[in-house]
Amino acid sequence: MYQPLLSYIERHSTTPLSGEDIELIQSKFTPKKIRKGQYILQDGEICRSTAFIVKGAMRQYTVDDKGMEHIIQLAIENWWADDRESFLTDTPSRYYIDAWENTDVLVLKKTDYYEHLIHIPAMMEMIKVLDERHAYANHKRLHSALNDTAEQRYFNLISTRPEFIQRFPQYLIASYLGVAKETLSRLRSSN
Amino acid sequence: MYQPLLSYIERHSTTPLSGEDIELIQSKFTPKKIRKGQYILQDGEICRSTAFIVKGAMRQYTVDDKGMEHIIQLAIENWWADDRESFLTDTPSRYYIDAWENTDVLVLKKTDYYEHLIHIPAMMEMIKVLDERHAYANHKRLHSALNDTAEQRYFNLISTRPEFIQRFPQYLIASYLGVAKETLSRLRSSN
DNA sequence: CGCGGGTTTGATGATGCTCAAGCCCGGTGG
DNA sequence: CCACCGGGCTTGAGCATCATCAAACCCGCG
Repeated sequence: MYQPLLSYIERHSTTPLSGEDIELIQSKFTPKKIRKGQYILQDGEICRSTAFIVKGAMRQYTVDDKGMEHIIQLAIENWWADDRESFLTDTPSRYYIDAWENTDVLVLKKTDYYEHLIHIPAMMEMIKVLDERHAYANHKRLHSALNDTAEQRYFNLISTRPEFIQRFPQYLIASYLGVAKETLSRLRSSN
Repeated sequence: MYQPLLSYIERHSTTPLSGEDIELIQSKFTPKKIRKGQYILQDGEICRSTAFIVKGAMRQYTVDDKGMEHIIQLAIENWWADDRESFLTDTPSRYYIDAWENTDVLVLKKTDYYEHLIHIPAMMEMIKVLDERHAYANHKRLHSALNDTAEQRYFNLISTRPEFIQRFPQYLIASYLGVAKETLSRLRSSN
């Protein structure tokens, strides 16, 4: 159960985990099963924990004033599910996060994070690396959203995240890309 | 000269700067004047330093295959100018960064950063806070780019970054928003 | 067999881009 | 002091892209 998380941490840091580190991690991350459709965060709530996905798939989205869902993020094995802004600033989230498949996660409460895990060097290093990557990955996605056509963005996604295409239905991919599902359908058939 | 930087650091961290910290910072950040139009980074170069803007305005952009410039970031006083991805990964940048006005910056070389400043707690804390903010600010901008109309994005910018509107000509703002300059012009006149 | 979620297809219209021309205004030189 | 120039902003017409609405289709499943 914990193996994916532990190796994930070590893969993203230079310092290895000590035996105590591992014990601490195992005591603070609690396993949880999320059934398909079940929420771990809803609009208006403050995000007080983060979840590492061991197996399964989740999605994060907003609902606009017209009741339309907009996918912000799709996440599968070895990803984190949370609303970073809400988590860090203790402000209510405007997002929903729910399970798209039955999902196994390891949940870490914010309080445990700050009181205990912050003392594990590999953990801190990993988080820093992730924040950095996250920042410039987003930057690229942003730049692509502003300047590329729907078609370019789709092919971009195919080459960078082929797993997503396998894993999620087309209309979620469309929403993730910010295009109408019909548009994505036409894109695909015309090429 | 150093005051804006020092108070910037303290504003973004909980630990104060010691006297030695301040001396170290002053010895590693070197002041530099950048004339309007002068580059601090060009496409193909590896970004080996970061610059804190004390006074002035800069812009970061790409040039696409058709020779069109796309503004990806505008920066004024109390901002950092660099290509984070290139800086962190030692890979060639695809961006240009140049001065839009005559600009005073404090330049920090990557090597100095890693060898010395990494030992200043307030500095590390500041960087972490910035990365976090940066990440979710980009996330918002991304979401807005995907789901909002050009008009909404423009009004968004007016309310979050009114300084930009004052400081940069309209056609740069348009590019930053990812719309044609004509479109932005029409938007403004129709409201 | 029929139902339902997901995808496709078609028609129509809005949004925003491109190209082209004109305008405004501050700066420069005659 | 005025004419001209140039950078930036505006205006217009036509067109491409993409959203929207509506209907049909596909296919696995009860």
